[in-house]
Amino acid sequence: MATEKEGPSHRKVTSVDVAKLAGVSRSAVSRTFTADASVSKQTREKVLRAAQELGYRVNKLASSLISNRSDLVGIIASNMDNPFRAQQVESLSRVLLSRGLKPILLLVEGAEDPSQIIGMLLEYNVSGVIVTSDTPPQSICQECITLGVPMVLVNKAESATDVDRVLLDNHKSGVLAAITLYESGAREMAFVTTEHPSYSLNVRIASFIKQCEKLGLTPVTQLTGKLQNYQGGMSACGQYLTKHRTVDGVFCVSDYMALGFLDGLRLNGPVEVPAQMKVISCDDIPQASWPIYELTTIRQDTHKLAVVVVDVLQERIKQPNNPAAVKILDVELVHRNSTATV
Amino acid sequence: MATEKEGPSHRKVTSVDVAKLAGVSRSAVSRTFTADASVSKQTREKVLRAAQELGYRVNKLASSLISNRSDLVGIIASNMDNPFRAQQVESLSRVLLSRGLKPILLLVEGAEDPSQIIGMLLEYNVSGVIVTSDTPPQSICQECITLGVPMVLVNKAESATDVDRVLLDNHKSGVLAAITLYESGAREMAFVTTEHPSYSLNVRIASFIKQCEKLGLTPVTQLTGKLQNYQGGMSACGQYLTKHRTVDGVFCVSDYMALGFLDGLRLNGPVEVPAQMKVISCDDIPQASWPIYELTTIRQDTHKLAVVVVDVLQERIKQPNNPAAVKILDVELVHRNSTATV
DNA sequence: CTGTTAGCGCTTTCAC
DNA sequence: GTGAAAGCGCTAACAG
Repeated sequence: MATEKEGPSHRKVTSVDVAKLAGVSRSAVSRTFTADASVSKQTREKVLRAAQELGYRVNKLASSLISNRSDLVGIIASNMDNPFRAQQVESLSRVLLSRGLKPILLLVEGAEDPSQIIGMLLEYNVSGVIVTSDTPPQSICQECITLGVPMVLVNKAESATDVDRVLLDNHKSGVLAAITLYESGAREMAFVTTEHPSYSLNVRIASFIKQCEKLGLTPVTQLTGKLQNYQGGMSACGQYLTKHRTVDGVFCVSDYMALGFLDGLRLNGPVEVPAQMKVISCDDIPQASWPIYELTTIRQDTHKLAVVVVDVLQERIKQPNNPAAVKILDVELVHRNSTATV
Repeated sequence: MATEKEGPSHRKVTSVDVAKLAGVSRSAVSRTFTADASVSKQTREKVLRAAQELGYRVNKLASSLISNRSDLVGIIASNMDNPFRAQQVESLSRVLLSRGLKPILLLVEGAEDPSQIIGMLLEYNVSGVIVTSDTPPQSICQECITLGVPMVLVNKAESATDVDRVLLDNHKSGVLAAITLYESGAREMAFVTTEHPSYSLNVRIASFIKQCEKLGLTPVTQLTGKLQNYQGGMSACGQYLTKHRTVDGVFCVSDYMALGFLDGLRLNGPVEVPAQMKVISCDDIPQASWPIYELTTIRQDTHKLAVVVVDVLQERIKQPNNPAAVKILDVELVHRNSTATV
């Protein structure tokens, strides 16, 4: 029922309709809408005109059935409350769309059942998967790899199997943080991290500590928040206030934590920044530049990151059997008031 | 090339393979994986076992080709820097996934070319579209409607054509804001909005003003930021500080703006909150509860919202010809320090 | 309840 | 460069 006179404008204009109107074959229509076609300009124009008139659109579902290219890309993400994460998802979505790929957004939380996620990806024959989640169920990655689904890990450790990865220069971040704090006058260092830090956070910290040692600034105090968020930063600040008041330079693994740390200083101290305490962190989320924070940070440009991630993914799609690529993106120090010399 | 011995585990297990192994027909396999099937328990088990063994998964692309149900849902969003927006997208994504629908995330910015977006939605035969963007290109909505694509607008004005909408109780928000400010002792009212407010923001303000009039609190001062964000709130604060110092109660159309307003008071005043000034706004983003802000706000629960939105969408998918539904969701006052009586 | 028979709309050899 | 034919993997009628 309801095929003849249901809606104002009929759906379901097929390539046959266009072919008929244009006076060509379905193949010609198909070719017109295929990137690397081989159609005469004449036919192409006839087809386009007819398509326009009928409001024809290629049915990607049907085409991907045979071409095996769905152009759907799964984004596996989590913790969108962290502005950096939200920005990252936004950037990825934009870049994918600009390349003709369509992002399917899959939010996963730690303990969630990953088999559902995998199922979905496979059912839709996704062209690729991008994993930005801190704690991506290993099983997802593993299965994607064994099934030959192109995948890119963002800022994650290498896994058992070789797989494409794009990393921010976490090592440089740690080094830069130590140097910047030192140059701003801090001499007793601490860092703020979480109980279950991800790979990238650990690298930042290891490099930070090592650089502190090189600078002769030991020991380096560890302040730990439960989660990698505002509350975590604030509770780490509590540890500083109660047990480590001699510290005068702090490296937070992320801006999100740093905001909590700074507010802890302000509310529970007050400890003046940068007069009594220098603070630096990583990401450069919008809040870092807010005048209330003026947080010195090591920028990780989410747009640039997204561009590289999608580049790598598309390369992998084109060349499924190439060896795994690892790209390291540069980061950039953004000087603000929290490490100003007074 | 590369079909025989390419990967470790072969892809492309089809229903035929499963049928063969299970000793049944392809239809039996299909029925086993269809929700409202009609299969004997025996066959079902045989099929499931065979499927398990082969690692079979339904190819949704193929199935949607004939069933016309892709289970893909477009989310049209923007301004993910606003934490409320990010949270909204996250909630929608989660709820969709929990119902077996897959969110395609489409970020659009005001002036972007909408025809591309429409094209995408149509090419993938999306089961529905959810529009949360403040400024959704009208053309997208219009075309979806004429093409009969189920669509739900979130917190948007009614358009020319009838279409499902889910609204937060913006009227109540405005009224509640006025009353709360009044009860906290404020007597000279202002509101903070943007140069191009969306429909929902306008309703909030209209109701706020009307309620202020009822309370005998006129005139009501308008403070305007350029954009609906932190910076906008802060620049609105500038107007208060320079031209309207007698105001003692402010209603911000969103928490995001309120944060900027509060920081403006703190940095450029300082004006004490709540002693000299009461502030209230809408959303209840995580930041509102941060101890540095303690912002009284009118909560709009994004999860509840998402549930209702998806309910409406699924109902529309089931009953395409029902009259358009309009649901209004309740909002809830969250009292915090910014309207405390001193 | 089950199998058989037709396609869904498209791309892609393959001759011409 | 173009058309005819052959499916991609699946579901939905239809008999049995």
